[in-house]
Amino acid sequence: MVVATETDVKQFAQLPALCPVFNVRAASRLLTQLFDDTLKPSGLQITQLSILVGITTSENPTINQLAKILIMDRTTLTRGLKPLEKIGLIKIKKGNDKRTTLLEVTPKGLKAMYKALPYWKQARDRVANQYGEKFLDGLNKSLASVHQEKIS
Amino acid sequence: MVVATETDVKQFAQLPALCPVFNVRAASRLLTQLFDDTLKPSGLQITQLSILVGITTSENPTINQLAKILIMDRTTLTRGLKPLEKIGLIKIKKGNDKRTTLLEVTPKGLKAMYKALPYWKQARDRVANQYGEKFLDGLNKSLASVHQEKIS
DNA sequence: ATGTTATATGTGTATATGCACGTATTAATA
DNA sequence: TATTAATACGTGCATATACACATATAACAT
Repeated sequence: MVVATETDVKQFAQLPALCPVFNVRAASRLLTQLFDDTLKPSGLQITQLSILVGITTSENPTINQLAKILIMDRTTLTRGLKPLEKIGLIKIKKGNDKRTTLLEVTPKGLKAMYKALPYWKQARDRVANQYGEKFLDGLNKSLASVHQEKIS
Repeated sequence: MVVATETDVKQFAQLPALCPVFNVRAASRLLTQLFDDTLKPSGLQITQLSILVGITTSENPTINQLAKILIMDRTTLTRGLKPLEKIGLIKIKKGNDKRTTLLEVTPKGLKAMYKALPYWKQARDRVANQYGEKFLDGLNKSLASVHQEKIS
């Protein structure tokens, strides 16, 4: 029946508390849910807003460039673009270098971004009120440093 | 062509740095890749190891109980259990209360956990060396507090 | 005992994630 | 110029994520 001994349990019991992945994934899920919930009236999810912001601030990037900016896998991004194109928030077209794909936010997309902005602020405030501005600031900087330093 | 004005860009350019979700998701992706890569020789992914540890330390929990322990959605967990059952690392069976489903790590599963443990430590050390023990400790505590406090 | 409510779970759907593999186009080189 | 290497990208596959909806079982109230 039960295979794990007391020793086994002790051996493993501390893992979650010490595991950065466990913690970061859990936090990721919770914060994503909070933001998506708050953003709901805007019709955008936080990941979609991120993509739109990424395209806007980098001025018609290629998929590879945007993936680098958003610190995400190229193939994950490719698939995330589809729904945005489908509802007309972005345009996807071939570049002069025919290997490349250029991305562009449509006027409708820009409108959606502006509509989402206050909800984004609201979600952020909700987190700040819950944990304090200082905490939020520290967390942001800690996390940012994770992907700023190159992991060897 | 281009729809976003200078003003638009400025308006949105700071979002990523201020967005806890953007940062936490990026960090989640990077750390998950690092751990999965390091864990590869063990045949387990970090999410699978988490599930096995969760079951072991909570002694034959139901799906709902385990979902709470792992701070994840019940339905996500349900699907994550399938592969583990398939390769014989866990057993899934009905409880006395026939609404419930009880989970149990098999001897093979326990063996897999022990095999994975040194790789997990290695991955954790890799992160600690990169960012420092203090940083890791702070991050862990910060993130843990996110899911310890109930978000209202 | 029966109708109602609460609890535990599964499934459809849509998106997220990334590795492995394959293709097309461009650049570099012999 | 023919060949090779490098670059940019798409797709198959497996797993991750969670909301909405549906079902089964237990607990409770009348």
